[in-house]
Amino acid sequence: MPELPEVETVMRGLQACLQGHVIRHAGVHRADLRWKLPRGLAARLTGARVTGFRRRGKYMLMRLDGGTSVLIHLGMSGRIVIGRANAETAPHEHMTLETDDGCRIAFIDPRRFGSIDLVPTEGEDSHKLLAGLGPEPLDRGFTGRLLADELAGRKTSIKAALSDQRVVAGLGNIYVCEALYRAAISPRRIARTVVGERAGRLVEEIKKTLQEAIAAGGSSLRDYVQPDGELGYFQHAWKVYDHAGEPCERCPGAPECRGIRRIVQGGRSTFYCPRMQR
DNA sequence: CTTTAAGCCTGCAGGC
DNA sequence: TGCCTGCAGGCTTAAA
Repeated sequence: MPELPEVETVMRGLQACLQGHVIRHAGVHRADLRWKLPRGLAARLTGARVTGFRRRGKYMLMRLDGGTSVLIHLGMSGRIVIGRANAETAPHEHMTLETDDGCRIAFIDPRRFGSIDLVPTEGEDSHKLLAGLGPEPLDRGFTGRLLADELAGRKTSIKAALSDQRVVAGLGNIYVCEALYRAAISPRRIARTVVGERAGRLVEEIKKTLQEAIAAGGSSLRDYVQPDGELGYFQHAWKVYDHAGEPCERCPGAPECRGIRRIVQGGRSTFYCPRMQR
């Protein structure tokens, strides 16, 4: 559920309390996440100074002095909670860090779809999990033309294509649905037919949706909260996601508009307005 | 090459 | 109250 805006928010929270600080203690309490955590993770973290952060798609990279980066993915239910050093242990706390100034960072992930790995900072992007990722949607270089190139030859739906991290990195179910609604494109449209002005419009709406969501601290749904415990509030700005049966704001007074509909594509829920989205 | 399905995992909501 | 079932979905792997 953490998608690009949630990961960006979490990363900024980590940055605020970790950047420039030394990790005085690191504890790994459970190593069987999505994959087995790397041997020596706690040892590598203990005593290291955090020099910087970067996000790539839904992945966070925390750079340590000495040339190692920690690659973190929150999976479906991963959370970071920041507190003080004497805080109580919460359920599903798989890794904890304590800084030189008494900040305690807990990685919590009930479903354990998340992952943590170590990667040399030089060549971070060659890591197996990052190597195949598509362009960053908020980069200047992510244009309608580039997206249309990515979609060329794809016979699957635009919904499935945008959810594919090799096409564009960082979108998940919620933001794909919202961006397609804003761009008035049907999620059922064949991906390779999204070209020209339509692709340009879609890129514009993807960027705007993500930027607004980041500004709102992400969307809080079930597990997700910001590292300081605050709720994100972009879920109040959703126009279609989880709004099945409600009227479509874009079809005011149109009698043939039956409102927001939920369909299943590739086993996932899609929400859209069949009248307005083409 | 692209596309599809299964499996991983736990918490929660809804039905009875 | 409590049990059962289905759903949530990012990602990889294997198969078509």
